[in-house]
Amino acid sequence: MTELQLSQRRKQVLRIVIQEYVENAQPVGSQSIAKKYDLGVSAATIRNDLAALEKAGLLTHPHTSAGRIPTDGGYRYFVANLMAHTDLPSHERHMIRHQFHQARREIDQWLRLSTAVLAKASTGAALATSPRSISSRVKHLELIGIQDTVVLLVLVLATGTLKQRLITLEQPTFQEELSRASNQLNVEIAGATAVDLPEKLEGFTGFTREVGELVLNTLLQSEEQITDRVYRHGLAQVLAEPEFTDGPQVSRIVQVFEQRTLLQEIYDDVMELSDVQVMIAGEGRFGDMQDISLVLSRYGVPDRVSGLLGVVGPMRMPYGRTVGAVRYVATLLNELMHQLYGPSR
Amino acid sequence: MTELQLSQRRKQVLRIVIQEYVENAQPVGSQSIAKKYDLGVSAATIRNDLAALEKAGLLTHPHTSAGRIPTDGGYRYFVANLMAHTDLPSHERHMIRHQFHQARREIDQWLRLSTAVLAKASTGAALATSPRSISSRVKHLELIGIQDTVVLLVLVLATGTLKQRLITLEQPTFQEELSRASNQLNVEIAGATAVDLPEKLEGFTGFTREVGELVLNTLLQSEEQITDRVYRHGLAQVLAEPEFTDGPQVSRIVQVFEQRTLLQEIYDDVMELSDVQVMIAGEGRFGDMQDISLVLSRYGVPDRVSGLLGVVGPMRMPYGRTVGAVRYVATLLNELMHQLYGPSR
DNA sequence: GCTAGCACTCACATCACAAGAGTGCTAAGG
DNA sequence: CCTTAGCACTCTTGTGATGTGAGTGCTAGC
Repeated sequence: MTELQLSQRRKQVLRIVIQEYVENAQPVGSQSIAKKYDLGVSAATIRNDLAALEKAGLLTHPHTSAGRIPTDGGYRYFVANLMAHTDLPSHERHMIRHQFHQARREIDQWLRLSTAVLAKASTGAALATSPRSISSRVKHLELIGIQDTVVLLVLVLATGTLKQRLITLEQPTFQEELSRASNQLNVEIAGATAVDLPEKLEGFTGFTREVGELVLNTLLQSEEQITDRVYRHGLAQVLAEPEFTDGPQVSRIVQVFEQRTLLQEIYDDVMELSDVQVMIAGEGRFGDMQDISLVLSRYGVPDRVSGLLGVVGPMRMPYGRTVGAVRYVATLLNELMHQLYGPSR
Repeated sequence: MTELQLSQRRKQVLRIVIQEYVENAQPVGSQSIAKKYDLGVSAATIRNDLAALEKAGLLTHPHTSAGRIPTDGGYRYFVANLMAHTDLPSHERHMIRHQFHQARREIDQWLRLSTAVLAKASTGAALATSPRSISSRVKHLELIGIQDTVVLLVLVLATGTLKQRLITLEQPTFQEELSRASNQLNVEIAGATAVDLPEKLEGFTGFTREVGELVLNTLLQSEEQITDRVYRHGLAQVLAEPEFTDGPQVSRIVQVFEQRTLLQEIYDDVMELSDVQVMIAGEGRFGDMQDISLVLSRYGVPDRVSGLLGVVGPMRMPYGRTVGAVRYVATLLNELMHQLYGPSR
């Protein structure tokens, strides 16, 4: 990313073009800028500026006689250097906070609410992943007979997350036996992580051992993948935006919104940085994301649990507001989960 | 619904119009029918038949000089009287069955797979709800301290379903105390349903009582609502259909697909009948479902658990095939869940 | 009840034409 | 070197006229 030197006025012009275009979805021309904004110069001068900004790769025009629209590079420059970091207005913040405190105190509810709130506060579609535990500790396990040969393994992690697995047995087993096995295991493996566990399992054999292995397996898996859910909200809204009138565009954004794999790929990137991240048109690193932007943030409690939260929308997006909204909701979730899980170790 | 008397040939003509229109999404005219299908009569005769079918409300034409397209009534007549009940081809059935047996033996996986399979086998978008227990019996409960004043209530129902609730206490409580409370409750309320439970709770006071109430509350709620998840798959595919090129159409179908409330409303209808149900353009009873059809089925184990499964797509849909697919997947799920939960009581 | 013939109706594509917005360039002035 | 005014040029967009073709509805005859 080369450092671009732009005069104060040209920055201003770029800001105006983006602002107007985001608002009206129409190419913006030199005259309308000159008329609406008092920059102290004439339309001709602005025309020169526009030409310069185009040469710098920040703007284009769809055809010769149309106004300018921002390129992906233009948006990136804007987000990096020009964007006003607008927080959500305080009454909105209060309303959101209120909604969260009204919800049942459960992560599922919070995330559902988060996506609803984000979709409402932005022009995009919101999505969130259920949190992934980082080096999960086993808190408790329980074996419950469901049918003659079917047993449910319930695993409670230190974070309060539940994991369940079904086990099919060779032969019917009494609940007493199951309880005995789970008690044995509980004593031994409470507090264990995926690292400690293999060692602790060494004493066990037979069925008990098998269950232990399954626990290990489950732990490992819960650290590796976005195992659980992806919450989504507000697709209809984003599809109403004018850029999504033709077929290919629609299928692109629906795919970005629906596919888990993409989130899986992006996950690590977002986890690295603590602040909200803006990803414009895939940043050249991700698939076919022409004209689509993501505004994403990590949430959770450091070193314990973390998930992904954000908005997907058209490139023509009110970034200031959207970033503010994502940041606010993420902060709120952090707070709530902090209360639940306590401070990081 | 008045019983319509149609001559054999007119039924045939209606069938052809629907078949052709479903395939090509183009109005179909008398000549093309006469040329392509050998009905032993001329185009003029077919023209008369078309006019009669239109008078009967089964067909329309978009403008004077266009061919005919089916009305919602036409599709209904077709589905009720004319449709060939085509099962899925056997190699597809085998492939699907194979996929199910490869999946982990968990309801979550099954439903995810079901929607994927259905979306692939139909031209619509698939959706499924996680199963709802019918008069759930409590199998086991567990109280687990997460933080000083935060306790997780884990409730295992007889069907193997897990329910979780967070409880916030006034003051820190030791795990021993929690265990004592849960043991007491377990002895008393194991096997209870929402009906029995209030009576059994009478002996308890204080914290234990509170937990008991929460259990009751959770039970009731799990019987009333589609509490948990809605699985969805294949929206992109259905949006690629030619009827969804303009804005309002898109937002309609996306809303039908996304909104939980609609499923909630339809749920009871579908539960009543055991076979696959086809709902064309909302059947006049549901909201704004112009040009949208649903093909839905119940799945589960009678009297124990049941959920909803189906496809949402354009009215112009290959009903025979879609019904076959939904029926097959539902049957498969029934089988699997039967294995898991055993025969109905 | 079926068929042939024929006039009629629209949607749709094509073309021409005008209007308008916006640019790019040049030349002159601070 | 930056700014400005002027002007020709380009290209989209909208409108109206026109022709074509698919498909219908109707009538008369078999």
